[in-house]
Amino acid sequence: MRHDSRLSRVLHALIHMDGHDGRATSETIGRMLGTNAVVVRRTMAGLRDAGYVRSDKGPGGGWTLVRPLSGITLFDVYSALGSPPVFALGLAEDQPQCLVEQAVNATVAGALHEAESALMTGLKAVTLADIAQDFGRRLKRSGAHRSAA
Amino acid sequence: MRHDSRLSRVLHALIHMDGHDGRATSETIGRMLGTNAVVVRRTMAGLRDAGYVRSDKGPGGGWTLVRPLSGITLFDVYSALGSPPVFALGLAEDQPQCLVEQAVNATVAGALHEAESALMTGLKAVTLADIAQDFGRRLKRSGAHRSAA
DNA sequence: CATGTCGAAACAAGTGAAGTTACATATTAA
DNA sequence: TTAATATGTAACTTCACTTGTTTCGACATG
Repeated sequence: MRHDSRLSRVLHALIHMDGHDGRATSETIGRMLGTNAVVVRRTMAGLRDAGYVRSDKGPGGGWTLVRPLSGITLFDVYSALGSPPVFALGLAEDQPQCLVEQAVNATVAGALHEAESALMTGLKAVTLADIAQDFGRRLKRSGAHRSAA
Repeated sequence: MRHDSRLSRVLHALIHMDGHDGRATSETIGRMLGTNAVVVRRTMAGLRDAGYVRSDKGPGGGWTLVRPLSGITLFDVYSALGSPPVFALGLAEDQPQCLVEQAVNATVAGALHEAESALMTGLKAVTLADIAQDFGRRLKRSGAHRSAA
């Protein structure tokens, strides 16, 4: 695999669910995301455990947003996914004996840690409502283009 | 594989090569890093092409530092490796039709891009000489501990 | 020409996300 | 109670990618 796309997939799903009044089944969400219902359940499990969505079994069941989009930040979603590894870059060894490698690790880990902090700060600054608003702008613009054509 | 450790490995190797007067064979470096000579050649190839090290064939050959450690930043090394992907996190699709996904992608990509910039800034601020100096401090401290014991 | 060294191709191994299948469990409604 | 609809979950496969390994060829040294 090239990378972990669960964060962007879940965001995509949650914002669709907000527009989608009522429940959305894993099957429905899977079609939205171009993926499988089982993958959806697997990915959404963390968000259910964290209390952002609810899942109901049986006919008429499916997934429901429990909080408003404005009450969920990207960081919340990232955390609910289990805070998966951010970097594809890493150290060769965690507890090396070699003092040179220790010095290298300290430096590289420091740089990565700062970048990770920057990312987390960025994720905390954005709510799903912000993205939904951006979607609204895009929709408007797309409609304008269409009528202009 | 969990992640790409080439950056830290190469840094480790280069600093060892600085202490190591004269040439170091791929075999020697491989033993230092706890890896294989072929892996070393593969990884060092980019640094040779970028002009940071030289490789010589035949008896007495091997790898030589061409520039002083103070003239090489971590960013230089990262670039010489071909600027490998920084993040394990990514988008589901690059050119989505769905406007919701477009909005999600713009936001996530923006956050990642800012974090990447922060990382690159950090990598540019540190030279290999800085790491070597840190190694010197660690060596001194380790010697002090040993005589105190 | 024998030895040592890099260069490079080819292939296997290990890892982790994603896709898929199969079945258990729970809920709704007739 | 039964049939239909959903989720929950385990197991297996697939895919991409770094790393490890083997095996050559090219070339320099003495």
